[in-house]
Amino acid sequence: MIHIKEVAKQTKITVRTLRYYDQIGLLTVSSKTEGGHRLYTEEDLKRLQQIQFLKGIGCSLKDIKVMLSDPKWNWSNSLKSQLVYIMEEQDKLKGIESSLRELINGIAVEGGDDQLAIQKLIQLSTNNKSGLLSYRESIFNDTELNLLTRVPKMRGEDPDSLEWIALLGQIKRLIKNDPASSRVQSIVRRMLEKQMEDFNDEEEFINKLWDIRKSPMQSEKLGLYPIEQEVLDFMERAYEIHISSLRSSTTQQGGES
Amino acid sequence: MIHIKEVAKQTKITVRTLRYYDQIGLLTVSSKTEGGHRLYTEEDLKRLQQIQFLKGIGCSLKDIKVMLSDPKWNWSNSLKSQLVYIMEEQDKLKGIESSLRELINGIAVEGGDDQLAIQKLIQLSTNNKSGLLSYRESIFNDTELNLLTRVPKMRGEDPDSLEWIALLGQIKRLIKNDPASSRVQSIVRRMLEKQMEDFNDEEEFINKLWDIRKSPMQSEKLGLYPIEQEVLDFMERAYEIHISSLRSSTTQQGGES
DNA sequence: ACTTGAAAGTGACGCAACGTCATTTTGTAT
DNA sequence: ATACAAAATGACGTTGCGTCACTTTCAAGT
Repeated sequence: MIHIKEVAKQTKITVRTLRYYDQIGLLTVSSKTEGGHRLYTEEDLKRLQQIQFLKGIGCSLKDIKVMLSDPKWNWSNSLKSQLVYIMEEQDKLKGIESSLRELINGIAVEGGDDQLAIQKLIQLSTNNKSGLLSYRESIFNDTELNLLTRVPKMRGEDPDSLEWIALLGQIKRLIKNDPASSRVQSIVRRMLEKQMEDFNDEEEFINKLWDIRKSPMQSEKLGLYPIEQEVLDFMERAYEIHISSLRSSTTQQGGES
Repeated sequence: MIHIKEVAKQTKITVRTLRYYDQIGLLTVSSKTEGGHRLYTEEDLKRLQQIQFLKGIGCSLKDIKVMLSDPKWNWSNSLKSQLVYIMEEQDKLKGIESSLRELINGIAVEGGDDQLAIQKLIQLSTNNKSGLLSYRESIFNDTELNLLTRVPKMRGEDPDSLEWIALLGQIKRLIKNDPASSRVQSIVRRMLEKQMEDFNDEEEFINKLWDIRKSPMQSEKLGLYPIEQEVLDFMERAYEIHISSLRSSTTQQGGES
């Protein structure tokens, strides 16, 4: 049970803000003195921390209120859309930044004739506007469509998708190396392991998918994350090396794992 | 001399906004009909374009008013300070972005237990503000501090961090299984492989880090993502099983990788 | 018990840049 | 002259508080 000023001191939130949160029902203070002075409990402080955190990642007070009041809130989704929003804002700012640099440089180039530089830039920016189009189609049977849902997605949040993305990222970084190197080979092995875990005996489907992958155009139509031809070729070479090394060790020892 | 609706059509500025600009004196319309309807000239349209452009690079209407009213305005200086402001905004957004990624990845690792992930992150972020750096420096020497930057981060978006997150998430999902099972063991092996790749021969550092990890309190002080004792114990058991199986196969064949 | 000064309370206005009614006038075609 | 579109004006809502202005309550000293 602490007074509002203490809370303000501890949380670095102003008294006005605390009263405002109370007013809009974001943090309804749990008890008051008979005179009406607000008294905050430890619970209230925890909620305040959550509010501060969520505000810090750019959530509006209204959203925070909804989030905290619903115990079954889908955090993952809202955080992702929040991330998308933040990324868009960054893109906007990047655009503004380049406009500004252009303008500043322009003024320098024009030797101080600010008006001229500005006129030029305004002309440029007003002409720049043009549009983009997109479209797609699909071709698969029902069984395969079902299997397709288990294919890792670039937008996935599950550990499996994440690991695929991570492995792919590493492959791309190692593309200048020898596909037979131990680092590359260990990644390929891990990929095959995961493939076995996720798709077990669906070899036919796997092969079909790989064929599609190898055609960038088809991959794009299917909404698969585009992988450069170079990377695909590299992966296939590494894969073949892995297979042949497996075969040679198998013929020598007849082992299995 | 065109009517307000025509102007709105041509400039894509709403009628309301045009009237508002007139009201605040940003664009005082040059002539009106006797009935009071606004009539815009070519001059007015040019000024409108300038206003739109300056608004586009993030200037406030108040600032624009000042800029356009002063024919000797120092554009270069104000644009530079505007650029500084824009860069600061971008930094803010980058900070928010990494917090969001941390939270999203955290939720993925916790396997959907949103509350737990959020609690952990809030704890981290509120503790972070204090003497994190000094604590780090008190524990590690310069070489180790350098190595520390290569430790995967929960907020990372690089493939390495993502794979660690993915592996950790999988471990958590498999915690009810036998630590000797092939799925668990293959993850442990992959973790060790990555450890070798990222830290090569820094065994001492690795051991030090693992000791810290095993102490939740120390981990928290260092800003490491909190992992439950249960999970840590499970990983250690799996790790020991892996080591002993390695030893037994080594003594039989005398191999190395 | 009484006084007093600090702290807490409750409105209410202001900010930026308009959107969105609601109501009244003006312009123009028939 | 009438009707209807378009324009004008006014006022409130939005976000997250800061900043008065004025009143009431708390806790301590006498």
